[in-house]
Amino acid sequence: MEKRVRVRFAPSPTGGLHLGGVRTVLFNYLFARQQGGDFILRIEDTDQARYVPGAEQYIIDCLHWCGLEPDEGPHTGGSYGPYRQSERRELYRPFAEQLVQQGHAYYAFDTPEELEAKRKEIPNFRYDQHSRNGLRNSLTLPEAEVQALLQQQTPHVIRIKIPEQPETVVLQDMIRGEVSFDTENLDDKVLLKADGMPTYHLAVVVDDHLMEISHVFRGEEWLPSAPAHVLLWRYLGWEAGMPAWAHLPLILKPDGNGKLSKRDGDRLGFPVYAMNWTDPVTGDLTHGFRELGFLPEAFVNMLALLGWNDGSGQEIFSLEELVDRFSIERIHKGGAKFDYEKARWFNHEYIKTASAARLLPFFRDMLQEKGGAVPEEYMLEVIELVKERCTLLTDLWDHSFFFFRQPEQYDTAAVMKKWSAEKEQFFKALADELGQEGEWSEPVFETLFRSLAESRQIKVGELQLPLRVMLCGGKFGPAVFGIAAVLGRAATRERILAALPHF
RNA sequence: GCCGCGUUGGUCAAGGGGUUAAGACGCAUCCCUUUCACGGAUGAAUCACGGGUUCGAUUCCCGUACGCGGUACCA
Repeated sequence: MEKRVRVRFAPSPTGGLHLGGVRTVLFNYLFARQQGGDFILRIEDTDQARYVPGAEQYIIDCLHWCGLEPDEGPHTGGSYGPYRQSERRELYRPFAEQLVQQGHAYYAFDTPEELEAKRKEIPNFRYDQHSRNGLRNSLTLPEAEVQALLQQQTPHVIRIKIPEQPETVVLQDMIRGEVSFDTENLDDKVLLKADGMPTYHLAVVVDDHLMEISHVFRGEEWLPSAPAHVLLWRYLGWEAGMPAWAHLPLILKPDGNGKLSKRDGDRLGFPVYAMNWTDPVTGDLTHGFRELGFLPEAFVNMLALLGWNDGSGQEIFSLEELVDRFSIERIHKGGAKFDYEKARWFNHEYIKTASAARLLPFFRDMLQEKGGAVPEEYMLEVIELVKERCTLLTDLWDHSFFFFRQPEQYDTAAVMKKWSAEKEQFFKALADELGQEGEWSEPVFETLFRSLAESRQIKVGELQLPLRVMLCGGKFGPAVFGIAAVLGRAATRERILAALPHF
C-alpha cells in the first residue's frame, strides 16, 4: 500500500516570511490537498543565536492570511508532536550516538577557534575524509583519551563520517530527475552541535522520518546538502522510507541576479514579506503584501505562477483550481525573477472581479481610519463604482474619498478654459430641477441632464467635466453620472450649488 | 577554487526535429471615453555561443560562456 502523503513546511523563526517561503508553503499545501494528504508546520528553531521571539506566531499568521492552514503544527497540535525542534531536543542525540557506534559518525573535539585558525591557514579548508585525520576527533585520538574527554564533558560535536572510499550518491529529484554527487566532494558535516542541539542536517532527517514525511518540497539551495541527507537516511536504516525530493527553483531579484532578499524590496520599492514585520530588536518595520493592499488570493495566485503553470495559458486560478491542476512535472527548473508589476496586475484582476461584499471589510476599515461612518449600502455602491480602477486595496480610498466629503477646493483651471454664462445658467437650472421631488437613478439623472443640455443647445460632453469637478473637486473618479447616482439627488444638488460660486 | 543546478523577448513563459516560435506583464500607437481606468485593435521585442547527429535543429548530444546555489557548531 502506498504511503500516506505527508508534507511539511519547516521554517526557522528568524524574521519575516519571505515570498519564496510562502511559495514553498503553497506547493507543499497544493500537493497535500490534491493527494488527500497532510500538511505539517514544523518550526526549526535549533539555532539559539538566531531565534527571534514572535517570528513563529508571525509565520502562523501569514499562513492563515494566505489561507494555507497546516493540519498539524505547534499551534494546532497533532499526533506527531512536538512540532518545535527545540522541544524535541532530547530526541536527536541517541540517533547521533547510534551513528557513532555504527561507524558512520564520530566525536570531534576541535574548538571553533581551532577550526577558524585552520581556515585562515589553509585556503580551502574543509573538515572531510582527508583533513579529519589530522584533527582532534575520535578517529585520531586514542580510545582512552576520547573516553576521558567525554567523561570530563569536554565540549564536542558529532560529525558524519563520509566514507573513505569514494562512492556516488544518486538521488531522484521529482523536478530535476536523477542528480548525482561524488562523496569525494562531501564534507563531514556537524550533526550534533556542542550545545546538544542538532544541526539542520540531522534534525530534518530524524524529524522527517519520525513524522513520516513522504515528499519534501524545499528550495534549491538545499540541493547541495541533499546527498548528505540521503546518506543519513541510509546509515540510520530508514532509506526504504525516504521521502521523494523536490527542489524548487529560486525566486530571484528583478534586476541583476541572485536570490531575492528583503533588502531588494527596500531598494527597489516593493514588499518581499507576506505581512508587515517589525524587528523586535531594532524596531525596524518591513512592509508586507498584506498591508500594502494585496488580496491574499491574488498574492497566492501570483506565487503559484512563479515557477509553475498548467500549460494552458490560464493565469487566474482560485486556490481550488490550483489544488486541482497542480503538477510537479510542470514546475520549472530555472529560477524566476520576481516582477512586481506583474504581481500588481494579479491584484488588479482580483479586485476588479471581486464582489463589493468581499471588498467591504477592507473598505470599512479604511473609512474608519479616515474617520467616516456611512451606511453599508452606500459603501457597497461606492466600491462597485470604483473597484475596477484599483490595483491595490488602498486605492479604493484614493478613488472614492470625495464620496465622503464635499470638495473644499476645485480644479477651476480645468473648467474655466471653456466656461461660459450659458453653462452657468445650465447648472443653475439643473440644480433647480434637482430641487424637485422625483425618482433617482443613474439613467434618470443622465436623461434629465441630457435633455436639459439639449434644450439649451449645449453639448453634453462639454458639461460633463464641469459637473465632475463640482462633484469631486477635480478631474478624477469614475463615470460622472454614476457618481451623482451614488451621491443622491440632494447631495448632487448641494455640491453643484456649493461649487458654482468658484467658477 | 571545487561541487551542483540552470539558460526561449526587458520579465513570467508555451512549445519541441520541419511552426508566421503561443499567451501574459510591461512598453508604444490607435479606437472607446471630453477625468482616470476598464475594454478593444495594432506594433516593437526572443530560442546564449561553438561544434556535432540529421535532408533539416530553438528542440537531441558534447563542449564553451554566462548566471545562480552550496562550500558554518545558519537554516
